Order: sequence, then structure tokens, then C-alpha cells
Amino acid sequence: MVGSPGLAYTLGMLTQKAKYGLRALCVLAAEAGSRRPMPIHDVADKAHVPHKFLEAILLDLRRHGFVESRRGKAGGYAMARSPAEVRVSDIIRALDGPLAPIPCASLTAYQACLDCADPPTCAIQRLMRQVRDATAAVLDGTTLADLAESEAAALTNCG
Amino acid sequence: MVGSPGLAYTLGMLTQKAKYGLRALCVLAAEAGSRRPMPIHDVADKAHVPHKFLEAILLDLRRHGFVESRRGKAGGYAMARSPAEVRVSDIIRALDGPLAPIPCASLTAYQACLDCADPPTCAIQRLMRQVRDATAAVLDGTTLADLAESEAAALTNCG
DNA sequence: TTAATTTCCCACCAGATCGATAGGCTTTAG
DNA sequence: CTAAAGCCTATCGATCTGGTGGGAAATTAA
Repeated sequence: MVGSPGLAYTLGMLTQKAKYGLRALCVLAAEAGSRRPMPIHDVADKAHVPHKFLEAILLDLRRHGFVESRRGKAGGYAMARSPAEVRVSDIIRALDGPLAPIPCASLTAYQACLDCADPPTCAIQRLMRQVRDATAAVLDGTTLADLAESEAAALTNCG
Repeated sequence: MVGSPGLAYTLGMLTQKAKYGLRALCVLAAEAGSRRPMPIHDVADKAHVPHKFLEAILLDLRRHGFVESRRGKAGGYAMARSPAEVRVSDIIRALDGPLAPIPCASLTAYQACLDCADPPTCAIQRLMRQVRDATAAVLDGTTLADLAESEAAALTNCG
């Protein structure tokens, strides 16, 4: 199962990992409040994600505190925080790294370009900071609950 | 010469190629109106770009119509269009591909996710379109002339 | 005409990353 | 005890990134 193969696609790439992670979290968010955690296999089916890959992704999301797990029989995954309190930006940062297009424009992981003549006057850095801010504004302003609701709303509109 | 090695850096990555290309174009933009084209070697020195790599980049920019070249002695590169009429977004699209974080959110290179349950209702797609629009707003609204001027202004402020 | 200079173009390379899979270990419910 | 589930490590092929090298073609100057 391949998402989108062989394209020249570099700038702003959201990886399959993050896309899958978001889908999986939407599934878990819809189940929030349920008594029982949902096993990986069920999440994989509902989110259309290869379940072995999803295993690694959920593990990662657990380490970042987004989900909780229970092992053994009747085990599985559940949201650790309210979907309304989880920003999409945080999820993407956890799975894909910083939002900025270039390290020197990142707030959370700043790193100067080694080949930059003079970082404080670099126009590219200033421009890319604007891009970062614009991206962050969208992604900070959207919660997991918003995302899940958006999908549900679209379905009922067309249904 | 390495720009920024070994970081977990995926989302929104501006490649070295595009960064170098922007720097080189700024150099050529500053020289716009000059009678003589500038040889690659000079551009490479002024832009701090490995000159063999720059060769490939300038070739690419020429094919996309941003610069003109002249071969032989006294040859070199020059802007083919006025810096004020070249949008940064166009340069980045030429060197790095679409601006959207994911193909299904791209206007210029739309491609549906093969693993998407129902593209028209996909909330991730809608969100990523917002990200694309926000990025494009910044990059469409900035010209090469703006970029070059921004750098020059910063220099005089600190000088 | 010849030499020097410069772009053009091709092939190649090492390292990193991405997307994904395999298989074994540990924990838990019943 | 056993089945079910998460946990963990290792691996893999394909692709991309960031570069380099070498030579052919073009242009100019002497």
C-alpha cells in the first residue's frame, strides 16, 4: 500500500507517518470516553494504515504523551488527553519534526546555517520565519477535536 | 561544505538547492542592468555556494526562464526577467516542487492519496490546503527584488 | 587558426531518509 | 497456562539529497 509514489515532492512534505498518525488519532478521538482501549488492529482497519507501521507510530505517540496503552488481552490504545486540548501542530512536530522550512527559521529547533554569510541579516531566514509563522498559525489553531469534527461534518453534508 | 547535517527535519524542508538558488538569484538581481553576464565562479563566491553544484542549479533556473546565459569567453549568467516580477514562490516551485505539504492539497500538482477512504471529505486534506494557502500567501507576496532589498536594508541598519 | 574561457550535459557517488516488514519478548486477562 | 495484545530491535529496498568529475560544445581574443 503506497500513498503517493515517485513524485518530485520536497517542500512542506507531510510524511506518511504523520498522515497515518493523524488518521489514527482521529479514530481514537472518536472513541474517547469508551471504557475499553482499541487494539492496534482495529485502529489500522478504521484508519486505513498498514498495522505493523501503525504499531511504531502509536508507540511514538505514546512516548510523546498523546495516547495511553494497555498490554495483554483486552489491551489497546486510547487517548491520553482530551482531543480538544491536543493541537495538530504538536502531533506533527512529534512525528515529523519542526514546522519551519529550514532550521534557521525554527523556534523549537533553531540552528544557524553553517554556510550563511551573516545570519542576522539573512533575508531568506526572515522570509522563512514568516512561512513558519503562517504554517504554525494554522496548525496551532486547529485541535484534534476540530479535525475529527470537520470530517464528521463533511460526511453528513454529503450523506 | 554542508549546510545543516543530520537533523530530524522533514516537514516544510527547503532544500539546499533552493536555498542556494535563492542566494544566487539575489546576487544576479543586484547585478541586474549590468552590461556583462556574471560567470558561475563569481556567483558561487558571492553566494557562498559550491560552484559545481551551482552550475546545475543555474542550468535548472535557465530552463525555467529565470536567467539567461552566454557561453564562451566573457560568458556567464544574468537575470532574464526583472527581479520585481519574479515571485519567490515560483523559484521555489521550480527548484523544490509544489508548495503544498501533501500532493492532495496542491493546486499545481494535485494527486489524490491512494489510501484515502474518501478524498472529498478528508479533513487532513482540508487542513493541509489551509497550510498551503498560508505558505503561498507569504511566498507569492514576496518578489526577488523584495528579498534582495530586505538583505541590503538589514546590512545598512547594522553597519 | 589556435588557445583560452565558459557554459552545457552526462554519469556517478556516499549518505540519509522513508515507508514498511519480520520476529521475538513481555505483559495481562481469563 | 494460554491466548491476545503491546513492546522493541533489526532490517530492507527505494528514493532523494547534496555533491563531484570529465568532457563536449560554443564563443571570444590573439
